[in-house]
Amino acid sequence: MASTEDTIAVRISKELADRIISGAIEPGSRLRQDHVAEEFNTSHVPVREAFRRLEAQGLAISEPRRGVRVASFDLGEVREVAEMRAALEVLALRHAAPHLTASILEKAEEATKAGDKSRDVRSWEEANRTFHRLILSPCNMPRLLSTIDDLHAASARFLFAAWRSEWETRTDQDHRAILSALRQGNTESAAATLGRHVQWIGQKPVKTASGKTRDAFAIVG
Amino acid sequence: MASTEDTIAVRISKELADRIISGAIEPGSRLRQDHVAEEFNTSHVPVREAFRRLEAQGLAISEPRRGVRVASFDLGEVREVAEMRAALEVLALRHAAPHLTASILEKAEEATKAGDKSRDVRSWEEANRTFHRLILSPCNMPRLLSTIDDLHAASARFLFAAWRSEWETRTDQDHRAILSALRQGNTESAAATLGRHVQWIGQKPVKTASGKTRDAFAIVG
DNA sequence: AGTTCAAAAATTATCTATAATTTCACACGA
DNA sequence: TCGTGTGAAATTATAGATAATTTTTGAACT
Repeated sequence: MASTEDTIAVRISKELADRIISGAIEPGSRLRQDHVAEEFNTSHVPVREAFRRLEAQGLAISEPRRGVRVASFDLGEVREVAEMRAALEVLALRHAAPHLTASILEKAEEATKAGDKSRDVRSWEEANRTFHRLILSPCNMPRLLSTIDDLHAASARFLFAAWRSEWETRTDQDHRAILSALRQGNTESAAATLGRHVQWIGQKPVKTASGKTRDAFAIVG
Repeated sequence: MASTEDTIAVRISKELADRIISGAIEPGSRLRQDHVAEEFNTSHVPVREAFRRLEAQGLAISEPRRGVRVASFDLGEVREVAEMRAALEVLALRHAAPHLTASILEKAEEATKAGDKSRDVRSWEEANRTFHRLILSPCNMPRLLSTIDDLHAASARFLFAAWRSEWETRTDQDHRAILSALRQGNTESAAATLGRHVQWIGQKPVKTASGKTRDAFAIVG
């Protein structure tokens, strides 16, 4: 693991990001710098820097003098992230397509299979993210890719909030259609499918803290 | 000015961002925390937080233990930003269009006129940014808008690097075409024009530090 | 019971000090 | 001349201490 090379602030921000995404920390809850510092056995200076990174990723909200809290989200933000992903992933795919090799498409197919076999959301999400990253990375546009990464983090958060425990296996036809179009060199068809794919918003009833049930929404692609 | 309400870190990051964008600090040059701290009469703790913000905006690059330097850029990044802006501004405009009022379009027209009258790049850039912000803000998608803001900052930087001094007045036909389409309720036509508009990359010979001339590129829209 | 206010506690933001690492200059040897 | 190593200086990263602000608590009052 490369975390030894990272600065403490980076290590903390990664760990906190993971907890926020997985839902281990509730949306809206406060992040107290001294508590975090104590947990990680550091002073609060690197903790504050970690907070700034989380803020930039949209995972936390900071108000001056009033601390940092985990960002909360609603259906509107799910839609927003879905549309941004559609726009940017389509752009990335158009640029990546000319550089895609048979070997990359092979790995992407394996990722799809791994997703189909996943018994829990977490491993499904990982396989899904791998698929998207594989076919988009060759675009060689670092700023675009890092923006997409942040959007994937947000997506994962929505997903885990809705499908924390129950998860039923389903085969991803979209991924297969995208791969097939790419193999045939039909970039536009692949891009169109991808654009639709990441805008598909799933819906699921979940129990709230107060015991009632409401609908949760998430991007399932 | 609301800067009194901001935290020191925010004040510093805004000021440094301004200098980086305007070209007052050279791309690639180091930002030394103690020097900045001394200049702003603070300790380096808020300075480090400011650095994290600049990093997130893509204006600075930080390497662990090796400090922070102003991000450098090349034609590839100009193109990347232009394409991202095209994708995201078109998305924003589609959502904003239904909420645009005659009053907003009127202000946007004034901004266009102000741009046409500008004698220097800086005021042209400000007018241009105002135009884009006016017609996009009503989309009510905060994450999207803040990503677009960061891209505009990058665009401005490219622009100032190329047109630092000489700037010739030119009337912006694209802006007028966009406004006219919006007034007629023809959102798709407006979006298409906007998408082309922000991808128009201008070219200009500039003198390098070594006295030679090379071509500089920038987004002019 | 509900409000209001003030003091106490907790928390954020910043400063000063220290440890760890990197950069730089300069000498030395191939 | 060029590379290479070594020590000093500069710089980054973190810790510990302090000031300023916000939140909480609880008592007095309506």
